[in-house]
This record gives sequence, structure tokens and C-alpha cells, in this order.
Amino acid sequence: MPERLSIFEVAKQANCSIATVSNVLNNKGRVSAQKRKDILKIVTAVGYRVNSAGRNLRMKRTEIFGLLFYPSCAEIFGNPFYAEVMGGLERRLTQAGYHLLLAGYEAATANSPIPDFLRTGKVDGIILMGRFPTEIIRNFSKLKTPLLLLDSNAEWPLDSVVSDGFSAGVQLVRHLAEKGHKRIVMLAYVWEDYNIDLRIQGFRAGLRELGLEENEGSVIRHAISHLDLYKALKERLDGPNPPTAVVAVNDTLAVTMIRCMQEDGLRVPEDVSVTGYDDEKIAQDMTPPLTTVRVNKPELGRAGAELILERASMPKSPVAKMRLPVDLIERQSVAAPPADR
Amino acid sequence: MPERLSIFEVAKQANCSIATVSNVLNNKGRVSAQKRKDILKIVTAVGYRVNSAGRNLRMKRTEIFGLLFYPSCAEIFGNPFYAEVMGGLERRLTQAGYHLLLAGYEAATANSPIPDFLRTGKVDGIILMGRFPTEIIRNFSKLKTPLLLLDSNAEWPLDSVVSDGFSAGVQLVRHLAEKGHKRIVMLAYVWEDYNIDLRIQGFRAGLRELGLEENEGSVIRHAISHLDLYKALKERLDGPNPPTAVVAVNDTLAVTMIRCMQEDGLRVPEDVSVTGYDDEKIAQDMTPPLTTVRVNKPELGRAGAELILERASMPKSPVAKMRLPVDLIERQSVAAPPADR
DNA sequence: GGTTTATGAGTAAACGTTTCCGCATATTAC
DNA sequence: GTAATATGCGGAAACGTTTACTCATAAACC
Repeated sequence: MPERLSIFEVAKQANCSIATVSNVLNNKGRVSAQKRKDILKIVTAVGYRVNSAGRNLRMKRTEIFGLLFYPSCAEIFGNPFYAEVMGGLERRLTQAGYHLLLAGYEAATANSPIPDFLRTGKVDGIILMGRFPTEIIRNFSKLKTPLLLLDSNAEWPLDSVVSDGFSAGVQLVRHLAEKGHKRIVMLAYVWEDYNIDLRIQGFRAGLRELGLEENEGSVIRHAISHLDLYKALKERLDGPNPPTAVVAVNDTLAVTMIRCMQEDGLRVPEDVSVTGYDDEKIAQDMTPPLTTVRVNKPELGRAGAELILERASMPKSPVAKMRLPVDLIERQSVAAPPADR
Repeated sequence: MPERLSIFEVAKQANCSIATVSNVLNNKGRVSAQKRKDILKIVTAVGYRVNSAGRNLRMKRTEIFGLLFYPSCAEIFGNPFYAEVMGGLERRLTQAGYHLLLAGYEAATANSPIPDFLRTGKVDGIILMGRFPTEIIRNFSKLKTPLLLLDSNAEWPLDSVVSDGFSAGVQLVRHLAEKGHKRIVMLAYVWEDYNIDLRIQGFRAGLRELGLEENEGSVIRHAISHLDLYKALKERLDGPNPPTAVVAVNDTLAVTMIRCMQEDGLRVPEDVSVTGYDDEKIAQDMTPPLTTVRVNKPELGRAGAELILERASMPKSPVAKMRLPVDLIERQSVAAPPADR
């Protein structure tokens, strides 16, 4: 913060009070057209800009939101999904005159479960980005500060934006059913994750809607590794009434499954159809190109920005929980099921 | 910024003046051990935390640095290289009690070549991350604010940190020469880029140091696309005295070159040796695994943090330009040159 | 013409810190 | 015992805003 001139200097040169200068700058009060012009001229001439510190103190707000990652910044920065979301978020916030303060949870909260930069009033609110342990969200939920869960756990009565994994699940089942599939299985990780659960619920709902077989075995979950998950899948493929289509919970998993199947001599999509989720870059580069679900990531960020801006201006407005529509992207990893073997 | 209690409240409860409370909190002035203990007890009891706005106003600093991207945040966030650098940067700054404010150049500077959040004093300094047009750096260079060029153009008399591409160039040549290569060619983009130039200079210096052929043709540069670059390379490979080793300016380029050569029936490393730069993830996953240069990215960020922190505390200290040592990573894309064909 | 109302602009308080002084009291020096 | 010094603490100013309030003057009303 270099030396800068204050509103006093402008007032002096314009031969008026600081109140009038402030009024002009903020389009408040009544100022004659002439005086307004004079003041603005001087403002640009001397290159005056309001001092944030003074303004923040008086206004009790900083126009900065904290963007919090778990467990730390480094873990999340590299994720291209969040990179795109952040892009949309930053864009909209900047447009509204707001800024983002970066922080990793573990560093920011060394002495208290609540980040220090919030407690000292460095930010007007906090955006929780991605997966956070329930326990931590609970702590935040007690705050009266604007808070946003972005692509996180939307079970809480807090503002949140997620992609509509439920709708995606339904759409995927419909799409596969249209192609003629009747025995569809979903693959997912076992650990607790709101977005994964959402997709599973949508998948199950889709099966029921179409009167397809839906039971415990419809969803295969496994904790340890992709390979274990494949082993479980392989058993089913080799068993009686094998599934003809596999809905992987995300693209990465789908890629691994397809690779494993191919190594086992199974053709995709001729023998088994496979779908993913996220539309990562690899989805269109692989062989076969992957049918998947696209999330409009910048839009996810933009919607989040909208929500927290709204919350900041109207703290009492009802909680907004948003599910962002997703698009089914048809590529070549889905085909009609093989004739019964 | 929710309602919070001020230092007055603490002073009242401790039966002393706000000056004393402030002194205790900042370990300044002389306060009796008893009073200090009393005050600290009350501070924790009521959960008092200093108000940043008040502090910023009085101290004329915010303990926030702006992290600026060009042209915009979205373009850079996804880059895994910068993601890791940012991780190191954030880690060290947080440790020092500082924070990072995110901004894309084009959004932050809509009305002025200098970001608004700097002019209003929202930040104590600015970090320029990655490639910036010369013209823009020139504008920044006039500022008296702490400024850091991180993995950017280090030609300016400004604090900067880059990876030591020069040393890398030398090391690569030495390594290839040790394997027996005498005709080595470097491939690079033609656009102006400080880091690329550094690598080229190092490469040329390496050739001269070892008395190898060094002339105009030692470095092939091309603007348009990787494919054009390959065409130029292919011509040389098919011509008289073909190079036996190719130093690509980065991993991505190396990957493409290797792929193209393989399609043309050239074996790597049996026919041609190839090296990269950056040690991206793909470098170890590809076939053959790529011999490349590793930059300690978190360390790059950490070093940058160190520099700007130093600058913030001692504005007059001499300019610090840092080149971070790099490591040559030997893998399987380099072998002895083929016997003369 | 006198009273109300609209208009333009200024005064001063408040936001929450940090820090320069000054003032007691206690300690030391001679 | 007096003078010098050290110690502990408080008063008050300053940082740069925004805004509620006051106060003239000018315009409008009847």
C-alpha cells in the first residue's frame, strides 16, 4: 500500500467538503451538476481512488469472499474441474466488484475451526469448494456469515450449488434403455459423497421409472481401488444374466473399466456399453469416445457467485439450494446390447 | 462481516485502556505480567479477534498480496504447473500471516492498466504469474509497490523467480554428449518468451562448451503448430548429417515429436533421442518414458513468497532475481546414437 | 409578502485499530 | 533525602471513509 492521496485532497482542490466528494463518488445525496462535474474532473486528474481500508472500516464489509479448499489449496488447484468452476466464479464476482481470497482449510484454521481471515473480518463470506468433512460443515453452519457450498454437500440448510447428478442418473438410464438395454449396473466408490449419492439415487430412480430390474446388486460400490471395482464387475459380467451396460460414476472410472474390459477381450460398445460423468478431456480423446454427462463448470461457478452475492445483500432471504442442469453427451461407448449369448 | 466485539469491550472487562490491550496483543510496550495474563484470559474468553479493517487503516497494510493472471484466471487455473506453484506460494504466505487475492488481468484492470484492487489498497503488493506481455510489465515496473514476477519475464529490474532453464539447457547437452551425440538440435516455439529463450541460450552455451556444432540451424523454431515444427524437424532428419538427438523445449512438444516420429517409423531412442522439459505427468507414463528436466514447482512458489515478503518488509533492498536449480531426470528416451547409417 | 418546501452543501461523528506522549509511582543512585 | 531513572499504564490523535444531521438559500405556494 503505497502513499496515496485521500478524499481530503480532492475536496480541497474542488473547494468543497469531503462529504460532497463522497456523495458524488457514490451517487448519493444531492449535488449540483456543475459541482459534480468539477469534482469528477479533479478525481480523474489526480487519479484519486477510494481507500479500501477506510471504506471497509466504515462500511463493515470488504467485498471479498474467502474461497476455501479442503484439505489445502495445493490438493485442489490442479483439478481441472475446479479450475473451470473457479474461472466462472471469479468472473462473475469481479464483475460485481468482489474479489476472492484463497485459503486452504488446514492452514487457515490452525487455531480455530473457523478460518482466521473470517474472524478478523477480512472477508464478507466464505465459499466451501468441493468435498468437506461433515463435521467441518457443521461448524460453518452455525455462522451468520454468508456461506456457500459449491459442488459440495448440499444436505445442509445452507446455500449450495451442485450439478444435477440425480437428473443425470435418470437420463443415463433412459438413454441406455432406449438403446435396448435392460440389465444395467452402476459402479461407484463407497465413501460418503453427496454428489455420488445423488447420481446413484438418480440411477435407481431411472431404473424404477422404466420398470427395469432394481435391487441391491444394481449398484456396485467398492472402496479400495478401481481394480477391485473391476474385479467385482467382472464377476457379474461372467455370471448369469450379465449386465449389458455399465454406468460409471465418473469418467476416470469409466476409462479404467473400459481399459480393463478391453484387456479381457470384451469390446466396448459391442459387448458392453459404458458411460461416464464429467466430460473430462480424455472422454473425447479415448477409444471409443465416451458417452458421458457434461457439467457446465463455469456456469456452476457463476451460479455460485450469484447465490453468495444475493446472500450478502439479503442475509435473511430463504436458503437457496440449486441443482444445475447437465447435458448427456452421446459418443461411441454406447450401442445396442449384443444379441443374447 | 458479522457483528463482532471490539478492543473496547476487552479493555472494559479487563479494567484497563485499549492501549494496554493492544500492547499485550502485539507484544509491545511494557505491561506487567499480571495484567498481561488477565487480558489474554479475557481475550480468549470472549473470543476477541482484531478487526482487520481498523488495523489495515491504521497500519496502512492489509497483509494480502494480489495474484494476477494473464489474460484471465480461467486460462491459468487449469494448468497443473501453475497449480503446484500456487500451492507452494500459498503455503509459505499463509505461514507468514499473508493471504492471496485472486485476479485475472483483463477483469481487474478494466479502467486502468493497474489493477483496481491495488489502487484502492486492497493488497500490499502484486505477484505476476506466468507469461505477461512486455508492455504490461512495463506499466507495473513503474510502481513503488512490492512486485514479483513468478515464472515470468525476468529481464526487468524487478524481483523475479524463474526455473534455471539456462542450466537445464547446458545439462541436457552435456547429458546427450556423454551418450555420444554430436549432432543435436533444439525445437522451440518462435514467440517471445523469456523462459524459452533461457533454455535456448543454455542449449547453445552447452554446445559451445563441448565444441559441438552450433549455428543458426541448431535451434528450429516455428510459430504455427507442433505439426509444422515436426515437418521442419523431419526435413533435417531426412537430410544430410541428420541430428541424432532432439531437445524439445517442453514435454508436450516432446510427446508430439515422439508420436510423429514413431508414425514415420523412427524409433525413440534407438534412432533418435528426445528430451523434454517440465516433467509433466505424461513424461513418466508414455512410451518410452521421457528424459526431461524437473522443476520443483512448490519450491518455485515458496521462493517467490520469500522474495515478496522480503520486499514488503524492506522496500529498499536491492532487486532479487532468482533462478531455481532444476534436476535432469533420466528415463528411456535417450540412448547412444545409432551407428552411422 | 409571509410561510412552507426543495435544493445544495457542509459539520461532525463513527467505524476499530496502533502508537506517540505524558503522567504517575516505584526503584535506584549519590 | 533528593535527584535521576525505570516501569506500568492511560489519553488522545490519526488512519480515510460514509452518512445522519444541520443550515443556509432559493423556489414555490396561498
